[in-house]
Amino acid sequence: MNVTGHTRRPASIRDVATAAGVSYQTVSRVINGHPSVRPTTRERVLAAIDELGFRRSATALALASGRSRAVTVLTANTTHYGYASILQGIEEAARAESYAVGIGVLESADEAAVAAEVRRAAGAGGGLIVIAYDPAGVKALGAVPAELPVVGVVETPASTPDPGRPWVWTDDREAAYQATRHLLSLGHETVHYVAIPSSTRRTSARTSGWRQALREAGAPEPRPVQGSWGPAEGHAAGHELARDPAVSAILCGNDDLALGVLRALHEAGRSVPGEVSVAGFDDAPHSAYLTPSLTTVRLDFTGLGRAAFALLHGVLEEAARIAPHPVSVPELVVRESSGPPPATT
Amino acid sequence: MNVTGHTRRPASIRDVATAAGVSYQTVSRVINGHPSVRPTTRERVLAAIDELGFRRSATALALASGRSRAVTVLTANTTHYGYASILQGIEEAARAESYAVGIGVLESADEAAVAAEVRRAAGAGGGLIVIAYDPAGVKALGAVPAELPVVGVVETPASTPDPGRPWVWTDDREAAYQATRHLLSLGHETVHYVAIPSSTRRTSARTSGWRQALREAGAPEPRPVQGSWGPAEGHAAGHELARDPAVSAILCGNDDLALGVLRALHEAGRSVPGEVSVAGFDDAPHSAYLTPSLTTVRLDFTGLGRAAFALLHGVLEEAARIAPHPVSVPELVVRESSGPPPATT
DNA sequence: GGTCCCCATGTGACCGGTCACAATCCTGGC
DNA sequence: GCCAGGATTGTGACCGGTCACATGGGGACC
Repeated sequence: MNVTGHTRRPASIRDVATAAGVSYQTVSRVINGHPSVRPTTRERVLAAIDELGFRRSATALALASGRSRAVTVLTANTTHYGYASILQGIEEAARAESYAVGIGVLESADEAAVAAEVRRAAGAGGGLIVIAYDPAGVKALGAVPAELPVVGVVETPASTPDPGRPWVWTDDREAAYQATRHLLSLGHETVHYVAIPSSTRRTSARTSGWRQALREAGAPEPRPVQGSWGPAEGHAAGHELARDPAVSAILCGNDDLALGVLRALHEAGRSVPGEVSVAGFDDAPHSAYLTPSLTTVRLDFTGLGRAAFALLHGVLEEAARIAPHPVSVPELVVRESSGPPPATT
Repeated sequence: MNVTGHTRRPASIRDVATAAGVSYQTVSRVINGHPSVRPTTRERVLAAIDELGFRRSATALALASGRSRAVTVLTANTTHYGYASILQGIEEAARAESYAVGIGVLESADEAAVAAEVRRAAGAGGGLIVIAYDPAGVKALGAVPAELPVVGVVETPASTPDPGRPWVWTDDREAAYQATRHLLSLGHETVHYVAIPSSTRRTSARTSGWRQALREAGAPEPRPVQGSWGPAEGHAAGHELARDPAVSAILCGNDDLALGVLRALHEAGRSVPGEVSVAGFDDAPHSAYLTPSLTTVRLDFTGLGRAAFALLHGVLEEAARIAPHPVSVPELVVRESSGPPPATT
């Protein structure tokens, strides 16, 4: 058949129509599964579609119908475990509904840069999902024009949830609370905390869960050490904490920080969990294989991504509207890095 | 000013035209920076654009002009470090050229599922980048219709490179060669290898680089242990190797496998690097903080992603055409996990 | 046999841009 | 004062679909 070398224009519904001897509208009906098309006609059209290798242009569809069946995910990072997993969850859910998924990386938290990126994403049409775990993400979420359908993946829900722009989140407070109680229950006098940066000026959910557990137990409240996201910062924080012989339990804002802390303790010659217990957050894939393996709190990021998409889907299509949102339940995973404090002589 | 509650249709160039008292074509000229527009006119149009909050619809642009300025990345995974970094590199380069980036995950390597995913991606318009490090990716690359612009990120270039569908790759053979030579130079009799799955039936580049180094050194060639991608498989492979007292050096197909191997050796009571040396591949962010920190070969995945985009850009726009492709140079990073073999008594 | 309706199909306009070409304006040269 | 010709601007068609409505062809029913 058509094996001309040069790239030819892909077949349109009018080409198919001509080939099948019907009008373009009939072809449109066939692709959309409209009931009132005579079976013989449908057959002919399908044959023509097959022969010409016709594929409906998503672009034209979006333009003509308004519904674009696309989501753009705005995120500051694609390589960190948590972010990547959320993205994976979104993609999974989107694919099931045959939505296209776009990504935009917020490389800087600079006001203008963020605004530009939001504009780009908005131009793509369709809905938006903003991962607002960090300053760049939070700014982006704030910069989304009011008329755009958007769902935020946030650290903590603000006091006033807007029905038109829903949010999803995990119960970080509860997670930190559980982890801290676990460490306290092992007999530690108190638990130190290496924090991830808070996305907002307010105290992060993780910090407040940690603090609540300490208060309930009447334990002293040491000042949280401000970390960042990666192992390097955890390493620095760990060195600082290793100098204080009173420190016997450390909770870290994520598993990467915990990794750095473990390394620093090792370098300082303090054994884990013999002298110091360490717990992380997220249950990244490698955490189970560290030596010592890491006690951590597992969060369902993939599920979070799926939920975010489901909500957005509800905003975009009335029919798919769902309840404001199910919070996933964090799960404490106890491994080797936590144990009773050293016996005081 | 328009603060009517209901979502109103975004402004089109004709709305802007009316507001500015010019024709829609003039507006089009202004957005595209066409030279022959009188400054005063341009001014008026720009004012109208600003006032109406006009944003040019990417959809309409793509439909009317044919050029879609979009890339879709097909990949089997978004969470693994290598994949995620490539994606990040692609996004970075694409953003610089103001291209939109879409992703499609190949969840199964099943022929039909892969074909469906390719079709979806093709429907999005624009170019394709396929990460073909695994069976699903390889199948996807093969399933891309001939008329679609596509760039493959592959493990090893095949014998016959097609000028119309370029590839990028890292020099995995060289990387494995370097790592193996490093271990041999420390005095190990030979080096065992825990392999990542090969994307094709042929021997992988990493395997052949490893083998070449052994041959050149006249070292015995043990059978590679077939691993997979994650730490769990590395763990299993590590247990197996730990049973053989002759094993004193292990090269792993990636850092995740190496992590599992380290853990298995620890469990078996064999010290690293005292009794056994271990080296990985990729230099994942956590590898430097493991205990012992991991000797590995750093590969520039982000750069690979950028190169992939650059090539695709060249295919899509004549003007941006570039040379077939620069291979990034792998870099050996020696850390604690490798050292001389134990002294034989 | 005529009317009413539903089924199957076709026609024209439109979505928001671009492209090719026509029309108008302005300026310089003679 | 008139005409050529570049600078500006406008008009109509088109990209590949959808939507709203019009049209023709059978039964079913009276």
